[in-house]
Amino acid sequence: MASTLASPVMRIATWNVNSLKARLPRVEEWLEYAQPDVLCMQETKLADEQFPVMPFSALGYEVAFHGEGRWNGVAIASRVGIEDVVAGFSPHPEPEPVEARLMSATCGGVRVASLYVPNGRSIPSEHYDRKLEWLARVAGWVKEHHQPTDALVLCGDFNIAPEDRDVYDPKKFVGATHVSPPEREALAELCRFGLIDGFRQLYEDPRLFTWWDYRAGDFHSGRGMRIDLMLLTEPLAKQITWALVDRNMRKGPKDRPPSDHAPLFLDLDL
DNA sequence: ATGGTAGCGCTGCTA
Repeated sequence: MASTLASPVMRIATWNVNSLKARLPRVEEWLEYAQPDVLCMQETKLADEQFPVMPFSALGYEVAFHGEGRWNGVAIASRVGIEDVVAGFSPHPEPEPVEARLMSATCGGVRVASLYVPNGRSIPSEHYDRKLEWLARVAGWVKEHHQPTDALVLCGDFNIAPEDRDVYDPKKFVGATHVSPPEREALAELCRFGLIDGFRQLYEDPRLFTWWDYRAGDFHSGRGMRIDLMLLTEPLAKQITWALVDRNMRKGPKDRPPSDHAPLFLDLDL
C-alpha cells in the first residue's frame, strides 16, 4: 500500500536469522532502524502455522513464508507489496518431499527470491552431492522462469564463498565445502546467465564477511566468510547506489542474542 | 588434531 508514495529507492535485504523464533526481537529492532523495503530471511526454523505474522504487520510488512518446522525455512517480508508468491521451485506439488529452501515473490515490481543453499558438510559426502544437485536445480529454475533482462534478485545464504578473498584464511579451507571449485562453478553458472554479485560490484576489499562461527570468538577475531549474497540481473545491478553488511547485528547480549549471520542490504535507485 | 557455540527439543542433529 506504500508503493504509490514510496521513494524511488528500494532497499532490499537478506538475513539468515538462525531461528526466527529466537531472533524475532533482533529482526524487529533491525526493521525499525534499517527500514528495508524487502527482507528475505533464511533458517526461520518455523512451521507455517507458527509464523509471527502480527509483529511484521505491526511494522508495516506483509509476509510470505515457507517453512517445515525444525530446520530450514525461508520467508520474505515486504512493505511494497508481495504478489505471485511461489513456495519452492514450483507451485505444483513435488513428487517427493523437498526441504523448505526457496521461495519467490514480486515486491514493488522486482522478482525476489529467498534461498537457503544446503551446507554440504564435508567433501566427499552425500550432503555435498545434494548441495551441488540443489544448486543445479536453482540454475535450471532461473533459466526456465526468467530472462536476463527481467528485474530479478536472488537473495540468500548461498553457503559458498565466491573467491578466496571471501574467507578469512584460504589455507584453512583447503578441501572444505563453501570454497570447492564445483560450488564456485555453480555460482559462475548463475553469473553466465546474467546475474551479478551486487555487493562485490561496489566493494573490492577482502574480508567483507557476512557469517562468523559462534564458537571460539570467531566474530571478534575476524574469522568469517562472505556467503550471504544478492545476485541481480543487469538492469537491477546498474541501479545499485550502495550496499552494507550490518555487523552490529552480529553482536548482542545473552538476552537478545545475535544470529551467526549479519544482514546484508543494498539500495536500488529505481 | 580437536573443540569451541547456538538452536531445537529432549537426544542427538544441524550448522
